[in-house]
Amino acid sequence: MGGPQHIPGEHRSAAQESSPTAIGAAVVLPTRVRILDAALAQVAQRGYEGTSLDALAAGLGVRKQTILHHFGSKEALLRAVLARSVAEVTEAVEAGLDGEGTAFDRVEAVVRAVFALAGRRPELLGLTREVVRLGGSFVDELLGALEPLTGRATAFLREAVVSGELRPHDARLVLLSGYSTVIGAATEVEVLRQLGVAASPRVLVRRRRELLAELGTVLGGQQARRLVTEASATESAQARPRAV
Amino acid sequence: MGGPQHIPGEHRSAAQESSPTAIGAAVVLPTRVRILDAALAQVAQRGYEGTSLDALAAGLGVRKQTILHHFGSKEALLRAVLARSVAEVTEAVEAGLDGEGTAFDRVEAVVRAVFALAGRRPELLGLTREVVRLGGSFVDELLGALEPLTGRATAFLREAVVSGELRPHDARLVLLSGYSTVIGAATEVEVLRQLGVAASPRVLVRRRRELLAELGTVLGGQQARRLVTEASATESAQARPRAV
DNA sequence: GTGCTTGTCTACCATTTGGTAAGCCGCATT
DNA sequence: AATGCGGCTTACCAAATGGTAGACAAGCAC
Repeated sequence: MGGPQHIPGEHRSAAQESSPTAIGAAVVLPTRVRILDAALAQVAQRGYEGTSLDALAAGLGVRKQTILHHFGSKEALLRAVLARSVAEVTEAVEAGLDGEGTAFDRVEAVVRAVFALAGRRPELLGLTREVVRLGGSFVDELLGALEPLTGRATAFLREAVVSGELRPHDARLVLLSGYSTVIGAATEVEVLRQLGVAASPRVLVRRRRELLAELGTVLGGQQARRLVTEASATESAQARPRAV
Repeated sequence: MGGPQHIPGEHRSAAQESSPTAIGAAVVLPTRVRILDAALAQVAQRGYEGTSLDALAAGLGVRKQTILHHFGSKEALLRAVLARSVAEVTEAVEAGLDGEGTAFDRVEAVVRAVFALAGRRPELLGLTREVVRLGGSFVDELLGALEPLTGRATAFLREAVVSGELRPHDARLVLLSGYSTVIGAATEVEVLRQLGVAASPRVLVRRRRELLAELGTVLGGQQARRLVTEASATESAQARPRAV
């Protein structure tokens, strides 16, 4: 959209000026990271095909070739974004798995961590949705990158079943159920936003409660089930008065 | 990808041959309808930007300009697809609303109709998701086209509340909750398919049951609540043995 | 200094995209 | 037979897209 006129020599000035990142003193993110951030946001919101390298570059106050220099190709850029995002999710989930308490406490911690992440960084959900839609090797890559995490999670669940802390179950379906609940909640929030209804956290809280209840009935041992029942009873006593 | 060589005179032959629709005797859908079908499928699966008119036309054994002849522009094509899809959904939902029985019976009939439609024509869900993602005037158009339906539904709910058949509630949130559940279930099915797990109807059934249970607690009068409780008790007695 | 690496730039390019203009063909109506 | 017309076509086009090639500047090692 800018100008085809090229003034050789103004390399710095205009480019730097248009990127509001370089204010203050400390926070001057390297270009590479800024590209990843912008690409994540754009792909999550406008889709892969809907994201052009030119537009991306323009938004960053940089030329398209800078992006290609760092990542080689558009597809490679998406894969890099994906890898970084998976790392972020992994970190959040592992923090939950490493926690204290009963097995179900840790399941709950993971759920809470994931929902918190979803609320904090909705782009990650948009990216996931887009990757699933794109299908093909992207999904393979996503699953592959996620494997350490899913592996650890299923191992954790298996051990908890062996030790009698959790009921027998199909770990794969449990993970999938959690995933789809989160995605569903994110969709709901997005739709609400499109409709102008800004309120978002309440929806997430409700869906999280539902998921925990479901996990409670599927996984719960005695103490876990008791906890869930209590929580839902308390919440319903507080929140029911205002319908839905 | 074909050939820039243009043999004037072979209008029919090659074109007709590549479209497998014109077999038998009866089912020769008009081009306009075939375009709408193909566009719906493509947009739902590949997204709006990911769907090119050339590719669409090639898949139909037709030239791109035929599409533009019928619909004027790519955007207009999407709007036409949207309008037709909304009509389809409207038909299904109204059949439920027109049914017999208590208010909650009809709510349940609508839910079943929508889930049945979602299972039968998943493209409609993909289209919805895509339209929401595109945002802007498309969402307005969607809501506008859907308005008669939502209007009728909210009126129905309001009357049922007045007559004491249903509990007071926020109709908008109820509709939205149903929508997001359906979309979530569809996402789940899509992911399962990507993972190679073909089984789909069970997931839909489970989500439908959950939604009905939720609606039961939010909307249910006495008899409605009793019905839901019975159903869930029966289902859990039957289906619980196999976990999740 | 020279040379190498890294980051960014300008300048092109081939292809694809949505869209316009204008024509052909068959068919029904007059 | 002439006419109009809806459906579909060929022939282009301007813009945008992802990508290549090559240059220039800054920093660092020697």
